Formats: sequence, C-alpha cells, structure tokens
Amino acid sequence: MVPFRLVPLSGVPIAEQVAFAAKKAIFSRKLRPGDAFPSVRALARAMKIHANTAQKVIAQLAAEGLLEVLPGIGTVVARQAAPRSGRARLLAREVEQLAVQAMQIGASLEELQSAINECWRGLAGARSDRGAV
Amino acid sequence: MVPFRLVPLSGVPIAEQVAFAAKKAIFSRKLRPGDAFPSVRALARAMKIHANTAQKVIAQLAAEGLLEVLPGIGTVVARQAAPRSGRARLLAREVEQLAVQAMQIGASLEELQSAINECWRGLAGARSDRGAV
DNA sequence: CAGGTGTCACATGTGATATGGTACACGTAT
DNA sequence: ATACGTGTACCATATCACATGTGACACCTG
Repeated sequence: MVPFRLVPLSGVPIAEQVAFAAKKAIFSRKLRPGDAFPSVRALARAMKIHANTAQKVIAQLAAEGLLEVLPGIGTVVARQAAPRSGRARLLAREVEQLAVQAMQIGASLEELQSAINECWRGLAGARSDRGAV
Repeated sequence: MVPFRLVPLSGVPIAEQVAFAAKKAIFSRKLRPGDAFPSVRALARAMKIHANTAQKVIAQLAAEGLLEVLPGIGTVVARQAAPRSGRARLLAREVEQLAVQAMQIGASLEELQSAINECWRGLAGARSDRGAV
C-alpha cells in the first residue's frame, strides 16, 4: 500500500500534490532509502489518477534525486545527495511568501517560528516508527 | 510611482504576482494606511498589464481587507483588521511546504529559522524609511 | 517467451489566465 | 451641467497548463 493519501485540493495540480505527499513520506522516513517506490501503474491505480500523471510524478522526483530509477526493474528511494552550497538562497521565495501571509493574518514572528518548529518536529520526529499515523 | 516592480516569473499568474508585491509594499509600510493605491488603469499602465487584470488584483486585495474602496473616488490602503482567532491553523499548508523544501535542500531547522528571521526583519524593519530601496 | 518496469509520443478535452473591448454608476472638479 | 476619473461588470477571444486517453518502445526478470 502507498504510504500517503491524496485529498483533491483546488488550484494545485494533482501531480504536484502527489509528489509533495511522496516527499513528506520520504523525509519522515515512512519510505526509507532502498525501499521500493510504487510503480507508475500501481501508483496510478492507488491514487486514482492517470498513468501518465503518475509517470510525471516519478520523473520529477527522480529528477530531484529523491528516487533512483532502475531501468526495467522499478524505482527505489534514493539516499539523499550531499546538499549543495548556498542553499538558503533557494528558500527565499517560499520564506518571503510565508512571512507575508503570516503578517496578513496577524501572526507574530514567535508564532511563526513556533509553527515551523512544530511542523519540523512532526516530520522529523516520525523517524523509526513505521506504522504510526 | 508604484512602490513595487514585477519580474515575469513563469508558472505564477500575473495577478497573483502583482497582488503579492502589493502586499509586501503594504506590510513593509512602503504603503501606509490611508495612502492612495494606484487606480485600476494607472496600475495597469505601470505594470504593463491589462486593466482587467489590474482590476482583479485590486478586487482581491479589497476582498482580503487590505484595501478600502471608496466608490467613485479611488482605493486607499486600509488599516489592518483585527486578526481572527485560530490563525496558526491557516499557515499549516505553507509551513509544511516550506519545511519539506528546506529538508530537501539539506537545510537544518536552525538555518530555516534564521532565514525566516532575516526575511521578517527585512520586511518589518523598513518601517518608517520611505525612500529606501 | 510472457509479464513487469520506466519512458516517450501523440491526441483530446477542460479549466484557468490574460488580453481586448465596451458599458455603466458613482464622485469630483470645472 | 459637463467632463473626467474612479471601480465594476459584462462579453469575446486566444493561449497555456493540466489531466486524461491511447498506443508504442526498450529494458529486465521469471
């Protein structure tokens, strides 16, 4: 069974949602390096999406280095590549967007920091307990 | 002159980009409550976009309570409404997205916090120096 | 060989988006 | 009253991203 579900959210492409869910599963270690990733057609069936869309998801994750494709065999979760330098720069857009939105709803910097903390712990904290919800 | 520029970014709707730029200008106090906001046609001319698109921007910002429409007169920057309760919940999606992306590029929680801090200061820090770049 | 895997190439329909144009109700200034 | 600027509302059109649908190919394993 695939370790993530999908709620039809408006505005966000299905492929993006699935890819994001897969990322969460990987970073929270519900999927460990070396684990087999659902095949294109299996993923399509499980997520109720088209095989072509599922293929796009896998292709994107593979391009980002999160999955390793074994031609003719399947796809497995890759070990994380060494992070490149100047990585803080890549977050600028997202950080700015989050900051502005936080300001708009009247949140304080402390509240935002706390929300980040909580979320981070929620992801990184589910390390070796595989069956946990 | 409008206090924000626009760089044609792929994938993101123009109206969204303009609205976001306007939000930044408002929250960083480059536009203060009571200040006149560019008119639909002026904004369209300045941003090199269609009047219809500019109107969509203003309508969205007004719907979010950031602008106050004076019928027949124009649009001014509104005083921020009292923040509603349970506001941390509204950030969950964005926070989660940012956290996952930070993990992907190998950033630590501390680095992420620091990036947030810096960005927040950059926005809230430009309070009363109007002419600054 | 058959069956599974990832990959690619079309075509099709749908929805969002941006543009272009026109019109209206409102308020201000002349 | 007139002219002008304001936000707002339609309609039409073109474009693009997206998901779907279908088919085909190269690869590996049994």
